[in-house]
Amino acid sequence: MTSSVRVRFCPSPTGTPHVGIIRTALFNWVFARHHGGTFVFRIEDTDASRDSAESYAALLDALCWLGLDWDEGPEVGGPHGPYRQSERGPLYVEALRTLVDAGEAYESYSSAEEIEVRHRAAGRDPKLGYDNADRELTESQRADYRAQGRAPVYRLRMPDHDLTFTDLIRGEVTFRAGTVPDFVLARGDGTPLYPLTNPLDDALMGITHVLRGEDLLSSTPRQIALYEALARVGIGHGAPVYAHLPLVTGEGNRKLSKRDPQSNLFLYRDRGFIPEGLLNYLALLGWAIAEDRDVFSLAEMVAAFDISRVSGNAARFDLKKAEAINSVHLRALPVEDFTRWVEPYLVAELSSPAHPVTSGTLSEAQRALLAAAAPLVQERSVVLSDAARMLRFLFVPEEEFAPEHDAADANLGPDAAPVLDAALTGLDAVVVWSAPEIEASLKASLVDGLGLKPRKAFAPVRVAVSGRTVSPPLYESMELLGKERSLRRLRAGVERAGGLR
RNA sequence: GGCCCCGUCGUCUAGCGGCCCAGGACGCCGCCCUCUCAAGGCGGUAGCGCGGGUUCAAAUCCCGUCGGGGCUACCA
Repeated sequence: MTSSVRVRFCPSPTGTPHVGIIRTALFNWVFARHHGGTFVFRIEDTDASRDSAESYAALLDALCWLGLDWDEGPEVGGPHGPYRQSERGPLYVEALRTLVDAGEAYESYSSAEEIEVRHRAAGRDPKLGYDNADRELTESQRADYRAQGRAPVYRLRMPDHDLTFTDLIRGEVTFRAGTVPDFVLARGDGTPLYPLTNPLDDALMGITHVLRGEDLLSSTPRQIALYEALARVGIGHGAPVYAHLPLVTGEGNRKLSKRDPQSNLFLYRDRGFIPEGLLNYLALLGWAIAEDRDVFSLAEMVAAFDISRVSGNAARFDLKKAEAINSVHLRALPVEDFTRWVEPYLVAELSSPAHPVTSGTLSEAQRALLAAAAPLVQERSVVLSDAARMLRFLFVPEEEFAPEHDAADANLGPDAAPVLDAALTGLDAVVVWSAPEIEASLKASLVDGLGLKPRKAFAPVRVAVSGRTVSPPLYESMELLGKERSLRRLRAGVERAGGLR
């Protein structure tokens, strides 16, 4: 069943997708899905100097990766297209013409300097903004300006009454008459600006609810005035319902900006967050599913979402908590899914140093090994790159294998030589190379034989075999590595430790 | 400066007049488990900015104050 709810996500394609803007996309998408409405995706690329094709592609990539599918928009089309503002120019020109003809908008010739001078002369705060001085310019005055070679801008005539709206999150908000000056809709050459195109497209596209960041709260009275003016000239039906989402902040409680490295969405994908994990965390920035619960699926969020229960408080992006939420989702994955998610990270892990992996995929044998090893690292991973790092020793070509420096320095010193040697002797005799047999052998030779504490006994073996102090369980790791490679690495460890004989 | 929003543990939040000497989660600190790391179990740490009201009763309502934030372009 489809409701009349229509929401939109309308980023401008500048820079890299940002977690704050993605949180906004998520809430719009969830709101639409919860109400059986329509999620419209629109690209606001009216600033040719800042917009880029790469950024546009990144936006599509981001939404696809996250699974936030859109019902109307670029690539999929829809009845209100085109969905890129750069292709909607004629619509803006026509609407502007209509507004001017109706007296809703007017030509303004005042420069910023002239406005400031007038404020000072009148003893007013010079930072007050435009003073609406050109509202009643006569035709001859306008002709004079043009004769001087000056180009006007087009401003909307703001109403002289208070502007009040009921925000779904913040309740009633009122901006007093006279506090919002007439604003610029378009340049003199007709170039439409955001203050015109955004509300106009919302009106044209039948948007019913605008869910956006709190940073846009103060532009709401201007937009409501424009909606009303548009409705008077026969475009749309007035203002939509608004909900201003709390800002996502970073260190110092400042709005997270695109310049902020931790705001980059792809940083989280690269580290190995999975969509449901990241989305779950992003949802927590302002919304709670229940009093004592903060892990949930997207489907559960869709079912439970209630915009009126979103908090108005700015929310700090906390990487630690984001990772914690992601790790729960990672562990909850069916192991086959986990395996599929890890593969590209493993490929990247293997190709990073000297030898790039040309194929970009694993061989069938490697896939089988990964399937066997994945369960060992699934619950040990916070992000997928953790898993890849732990798995590396199983896949790296033998001639490239080398223990990590710090791990080797700390665990493969002279003290380790007798331990590794004893392990080697015992393991060499193991016939059935399985985890239980390996365990029995190691315990017999190191714990019983050398009288070492397990914790101390296995450390050098672990580093020699896996190359790291942190690894999947030792016995299982060695079983998967195989007897030959395990023994070979242990021998290399003995040498590194200074040899015995 | 002006306009507007916000104010519960370090962080994200639950709380929408009595169920709260405030609950959950992350973090942090102990202990248990343990071949490392995780996971898991148990326990602990820490908060209603302040001042007035209203009320039998306020974290919850009102006012003020202080504090934080956003906006204030011919960018979006």
